[in-house]
Amino acid sequence: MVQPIDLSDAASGTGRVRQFVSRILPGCRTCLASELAVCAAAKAGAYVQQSVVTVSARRIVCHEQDSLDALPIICGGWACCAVMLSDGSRQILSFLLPGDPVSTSLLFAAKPNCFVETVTPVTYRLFSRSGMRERAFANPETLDAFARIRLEEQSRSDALIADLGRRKADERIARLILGLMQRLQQRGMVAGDPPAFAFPLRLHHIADATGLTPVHVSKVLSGLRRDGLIRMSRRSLAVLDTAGLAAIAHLR
Amino acid sequence: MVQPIDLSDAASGTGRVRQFVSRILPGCRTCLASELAVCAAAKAGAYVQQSVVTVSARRIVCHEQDSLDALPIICGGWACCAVMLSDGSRQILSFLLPGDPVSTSLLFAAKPNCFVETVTPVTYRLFSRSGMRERAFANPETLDAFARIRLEEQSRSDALIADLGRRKADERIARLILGLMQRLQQRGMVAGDPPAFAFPLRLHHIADATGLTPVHVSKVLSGLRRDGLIRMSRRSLAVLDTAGLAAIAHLR
DNA sequence: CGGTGTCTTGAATACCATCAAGTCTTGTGG
DNA sequence: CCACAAGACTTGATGGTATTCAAGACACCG
Repeated sequence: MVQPIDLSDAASGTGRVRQFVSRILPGCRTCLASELAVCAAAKAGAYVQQSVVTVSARRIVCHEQDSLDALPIICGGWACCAVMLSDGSRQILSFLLPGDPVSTSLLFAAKPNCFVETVTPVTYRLFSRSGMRERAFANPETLDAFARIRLEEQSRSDALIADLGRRKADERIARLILGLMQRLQQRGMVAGDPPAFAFPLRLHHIADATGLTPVHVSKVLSGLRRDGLIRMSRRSLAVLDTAGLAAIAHLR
Repeated sequence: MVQPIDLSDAASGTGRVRQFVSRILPGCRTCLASELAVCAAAKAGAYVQQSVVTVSARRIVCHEQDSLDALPIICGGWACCAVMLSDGSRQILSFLLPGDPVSTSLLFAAKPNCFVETVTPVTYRLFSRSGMRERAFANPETLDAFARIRLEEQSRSDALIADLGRRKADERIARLILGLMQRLQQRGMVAGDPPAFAFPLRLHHIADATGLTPVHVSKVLSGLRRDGLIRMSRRSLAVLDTAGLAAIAHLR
């Protein structure tokens, strides 16, 4: 496996920093910063944004034990949040799509408690935690928005626990695909009939997210293709039979 | 398996309700309500407490889709928070010990998002969510306490995801035992050398928490006993070799 | 003292990991 | 643009871990 390159050292400088990029992107639809009008890409607002950063694929954005006073929110590209085990194996806790905050822990604390690695090239904005915090006290709606984000995150964690504890490989993979498709649909990033979308995940990403090995993921995906449920080509995925995939995902 | 009895229907009335029980218990040591002085068991405070409830073992305290105005906090006894799958299998998300809030989701929202079932007879207190919420706005320290609880919960969820996704049966079980022992130690509920504590869990609880079957849990526990790492008798557990158990839990 | 629920143990089986070899894709430098 | 190398993917063979099934021992309770 390729070792990811660590960008979190201040000196590395391979992350390009640009100020005041302000195009509206698909991720803005579901973005907390957009909802709270604290982003420079939004029309108005007392910006608590600090900067915009772009990094390439397979780079580490932050470590578990880093101390950050800013909350990064993904504007474009895919990333993942993971923990490493002592034997070197990895468990992906969640995939981060455009509009997602990198670890909502960072709304309240300095430590992300997981490390974040890009899957594709990623652009993200940094928002000052103290600025966000002041807004939360000034405005109960902001605090409610934080609570909502927090509940969604917990809810996804709980679902993942149930998947890993009690479901078989094909169910886990079908649920992962459907979950990602749903989140991409909310962002308007799914098009066509049958629905298709960019799918940059490698087998090892799917494996580390579902608690399987890349080899076994390959076999399961081959089965789904053979049964005409999905089609994968050139880093994009089409769900040919949504109901069939949902049947594998849900029922037992 | 025994079907648990559902107490969440308002009419059932098998839960005994007593007002103003105010003895200091082991769970008070780590209890949020005690820290915030909102509990009648604490010396002073503007109580936001509503009532005290006692229920027997294997009873459902609340459902996933219940709408609750109050946050229950366990005063005595063990409970667990779980989700059910469509095939009837169950995944336990966490064990609740004295001092633990039943689903911290209820600090901000009305839905617990998991169902809560008692393991032993349990006494809990109900605290009004609106009262807690007012305190959080009045007092930044209260909000920080909420954030801390929330981070701990997320941290435990993440650890469980890593356990279920990437660890083997003996590791999961050793980690469960050590995790429970640590939490009980914080509450002063572990005594003796070698350390021993009340351990009311049945095999099916351990199985549903670790994503295994009761049969296999039995085999793993037999191994731990045979190797002199633990001793179990009459619903109590002694850890005879903490270092050895930690070695199984951590390393690979 | 049956009855129910719990625990233990063994045998057979299912699922997934590991290992290995080969093919395909992607990126890079000449 | 091509050649090469490294990474990614596929497929089959084999083995280990956990499940399922089953039978019997044990504890607890009315």
